[in-house]
This record gives sequence, C-alpha cells and structure tokens, in this order.
Amino acid sequence: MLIDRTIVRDPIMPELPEVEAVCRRLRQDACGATIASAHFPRPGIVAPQKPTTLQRKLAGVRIESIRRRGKNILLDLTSGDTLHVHLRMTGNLYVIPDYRFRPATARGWFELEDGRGLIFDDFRALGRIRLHPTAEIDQLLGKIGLEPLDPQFTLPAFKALSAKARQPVKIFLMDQRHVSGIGNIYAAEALFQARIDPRRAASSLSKVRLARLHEAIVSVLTLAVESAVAAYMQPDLFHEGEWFPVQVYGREGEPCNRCGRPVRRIPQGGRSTYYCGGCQK
DNA sequence: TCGATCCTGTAG
DNA sequence: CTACAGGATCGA
Repeated sequence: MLIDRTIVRDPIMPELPEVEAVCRRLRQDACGATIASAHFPRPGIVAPQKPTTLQRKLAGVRIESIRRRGKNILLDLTSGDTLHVHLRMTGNLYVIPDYRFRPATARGWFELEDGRGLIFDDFRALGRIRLHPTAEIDQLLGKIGLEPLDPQFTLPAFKALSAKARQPVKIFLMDQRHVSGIGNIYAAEALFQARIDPRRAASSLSKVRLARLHEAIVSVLTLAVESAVAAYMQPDLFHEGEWFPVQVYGREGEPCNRCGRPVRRIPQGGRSTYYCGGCQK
C-alpha cells in the first residue's frame, strides 16, 4: 500500500471547535466534489451498516453541502442521503491531493472523480460513518441538545436544562442531550473560568453561578473555534498546537494560574476531571 | 451510576 | 505489566 508521508495530520482531539474547523476546511475542499468510489477497510467503522451497501449508494454521488451538529459532521449528498461522520476520540476527515497516497490509518476513504481523496483517518478506529436519508437525519440526531454557539442557547434556556439535572455539573455539560459539542477539555475549562466546582449538582447552581457558567461556555468555545479554525485552515501542514490557552486540563499538580494552588485530578463518570480546589467553589 | 466495550498507542 | 487517552453506547 502507498503511504503518505508528506501530509501529516495529527489527531485533533475533536470537540465542537475542532469539528467546526474540520467542517470549514471540508466546505472549501470537498463541497461540489463527486465520489467515484468508497472504501471501508475496517468494516467496524460503518457497522451495523454493510460496507457494500454504502459503496453502492455512494458511487457517483456529489457532495452538496456540509453541516455540523454538535460533534457530528453531516455531508448532504445529491442522492438524497446524508453521510454522517463522528470522529469520536482520534478521528479526522480531510481531503488529500491524490487518493493513492493516503495514510495507513485511513479507516474509510473516498476516491473523488478528480483523483483527490476524502480520508477518514482514525488510528484508534473508534469513529463512525453511517449513511441515512437526509430526511431522517434530524430525527436520528433528535436527542442532541442545544448548540452552545447558537442564539437559542440563552441563559433562560440553559437555566431550564440545568434545573432538571441532578448530575454533577461537569457530567451535565458533557451530556450531549442537554448541550451538544462540549467534551472533557472544554467542560473543565469553562468550569474553571466560571469558578465552579465540577462536583456540584447542576440543579443546585445559583442564578449568579449559572450566568457565569453560561457566559464561560460561550466565551471558551468562541475563542477555541477561532483558534482551531485558524490553525486548521493552513493548507499544507497541520500540527496540534497550543491554540487554546489551557488553564486546568491535563495540568494535575501544576499551580493554578489564578490562585497558585495545585490543580487536582478526580475521576468523574469514568473520566478525569481537572479543577482548582482553591478557586472553584 | 458504574463498568465493559469498541481500538491503538504511550507513559510510567 | 497497568493506567490512561479528548467519546458514546449498552447492559447490569
């Protein structure tokens, strides 16, 4: 197999800002492109659908538009179907100049009519690709919550959601049924900015804290989208960088940038939560 | 609400 | 060797 060694794309750790950056790049590179053939060397990526079914339905179809919903990437096709891609932990989706020079970690790939390749790159192979009629997509994603950067994500809407949630607020933020697109990093960062203890029940937060958290979510994600897009739109080379000034995530034991006390790591819902016990109450 | 599961890789 | 990794789903 031919292996690409010139185009290096590190895993992008996809939460909302990174997925948004991928979508913007794809709109530039893949909108209007026609799929000549589809290939799924790892059938688990499309399960429970069959690779042969997708191959049949995708051949000769044009990509009309590209949307994002939470962490989901939606490619609307001229056939009336929508290709639904979820990057999970380590996935990436991008176009390369020649489909033959794809990386060994391409778990799904599409030969485009002009010879380029649309690559679903995911070394851990946890990501998913599905094909559904466009008309059914909204229903399939119906359980997904509000877009945190949409105008509908108002403080009253956020308040109404949190009032019903007995979960710790960190778990609540990562629950895609309430607000969509927030993952482990940005949940921790928003809570730090809002100075809220991640262990507190979402429904127990005061008006003032809720307002602070709402504002923190919007400002953290807005900054992260801008930085992620700027980094990802670079044409040739992309490396994961310090595009977001991380305050607590992954900084266990290091001094808090606000009060100097060591950042803590605790398990929550089977994941790590990072926070400062000194200034997050 | 927990743990297992899907995978591969790295750090300790 | 074990623990952990930014996600999501399933069953107990």
